[in-house]
Amino acid sequence: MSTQSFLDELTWRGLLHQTTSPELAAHLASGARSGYAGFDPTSDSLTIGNFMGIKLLAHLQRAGHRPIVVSGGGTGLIGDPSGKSAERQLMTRELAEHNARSQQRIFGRFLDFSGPRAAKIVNNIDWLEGVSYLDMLRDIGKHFSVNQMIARDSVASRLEGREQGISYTEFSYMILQAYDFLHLYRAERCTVQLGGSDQFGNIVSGIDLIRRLEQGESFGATCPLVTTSDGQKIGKTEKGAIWLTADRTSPYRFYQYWLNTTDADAVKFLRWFTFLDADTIQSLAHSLAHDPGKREAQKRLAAEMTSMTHGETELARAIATSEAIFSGDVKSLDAAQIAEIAADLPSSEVAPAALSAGVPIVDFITGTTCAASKREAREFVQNGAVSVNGEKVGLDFVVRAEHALAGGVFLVRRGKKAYHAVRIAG
RNA sequence: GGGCGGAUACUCAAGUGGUCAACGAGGACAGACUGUAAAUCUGUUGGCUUCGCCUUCGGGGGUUCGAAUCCCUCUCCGCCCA
Repeated sequence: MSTQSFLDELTWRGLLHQTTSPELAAHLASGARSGYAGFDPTSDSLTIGNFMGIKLLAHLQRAGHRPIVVSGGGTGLIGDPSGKSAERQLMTRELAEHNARSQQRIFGRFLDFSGPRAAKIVNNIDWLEGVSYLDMLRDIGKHFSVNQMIARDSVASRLEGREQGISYTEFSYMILQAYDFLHLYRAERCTVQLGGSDQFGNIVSGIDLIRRLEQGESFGATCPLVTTSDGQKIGKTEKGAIWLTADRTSPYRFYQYWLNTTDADAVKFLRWFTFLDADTIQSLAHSLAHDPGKREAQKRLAAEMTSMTHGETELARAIATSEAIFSGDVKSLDAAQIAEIAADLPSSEVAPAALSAGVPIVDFITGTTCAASKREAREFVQNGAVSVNGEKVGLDFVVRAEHALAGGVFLVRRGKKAYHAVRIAG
């Protein structure tokens, strides 16, 4: 059990935005509680944007409480209007179901599902689908004031613009989420809900409902919306979001993402995303300030995040690949090492026949992740941005079979960080 | 239903008959400098068989030697009147 309380922990990490009541601290200190956070099944995986919800639960568990993951298999069918500027496309039941189930595989890596504080996963479709419309209107709807509902930011913003109204369906979302809290309060003695700051309103609705129907006390805490130093959402890249599963984002790319954190964000990210203690982070901050070139903070951040998400083995591979590639000395690697590296990189194939005739460098890289078009390929080569197997190449370079590394692989690099593996087909 | 204004490349935004693949800004990408950082400077930013050619300026049609620019029409958006 942690020596530090849940709220203290969040506070020093900069992850506490607001709580619904000052009595939450006393509530948590007076016994083991259950708390939950919800996850929308908008996709079959989760991104590091969703990571904060998981982390809140993990901190709760480490502080001696029981975390409950709520898959929004039911609410996902309706769509949360919070933070959305336009009506959402409804998703099918099958998709919501599939996504919810697929997301659930992720939590095992971050939460402890054994012991007295074992985490639990539930899906709100299980209790929402059985509730009749009439019951919902009579028992739950009666406690909601439309006057208050339309004052809600998420709704008000949609009522202002004529172009982007809000359907009755999405308008009702907050009732369902409040009902979730009520259900969990009754079924699991769950008294705490966690979420992002945009969820504050929904959380308060649930608390009000529990007070009215159960005369019970419940609480909520939210974390701030975390952004990079230049105000960007974390985890968004040109190539898409950074996912928490290897099928969407390779451990190598995941590692690289964190390693490339700018100095200005490194310490902040360590506090926000890792579970490292204050002293450790302090010493990394010191290192960053006095010897930034060593990038200890970024390396530790990348290592912590990768091992937590993908495990030690994958972390070791990601580091090995990164070092092999960025040292530039790829020619000394053996076939097995190259094969491993190639597996971590975006790749394509080249026909042996074309190769024996010789492939001009421009054609060779066009269509790979290194160059979208010939024009671009030419430009990159002309700029001296392209290297094959660690050697810069010019426009007149022609790729032949004998240039291949052990195992029949070419490692193409564009600029500093874009790598692509080309395998000889067959 | 009536009147007016608008729709331009990733985004914002010029351009109102030829010199427009289309000013400018932002973003993005590359080079130099670095630490696989930031800032800065330089370059690129529709495609190609690249000193030339092809396809773009909401959709379609027309006028013209020639249109993003003029006309007709359709779609969508904003404002005003009913």
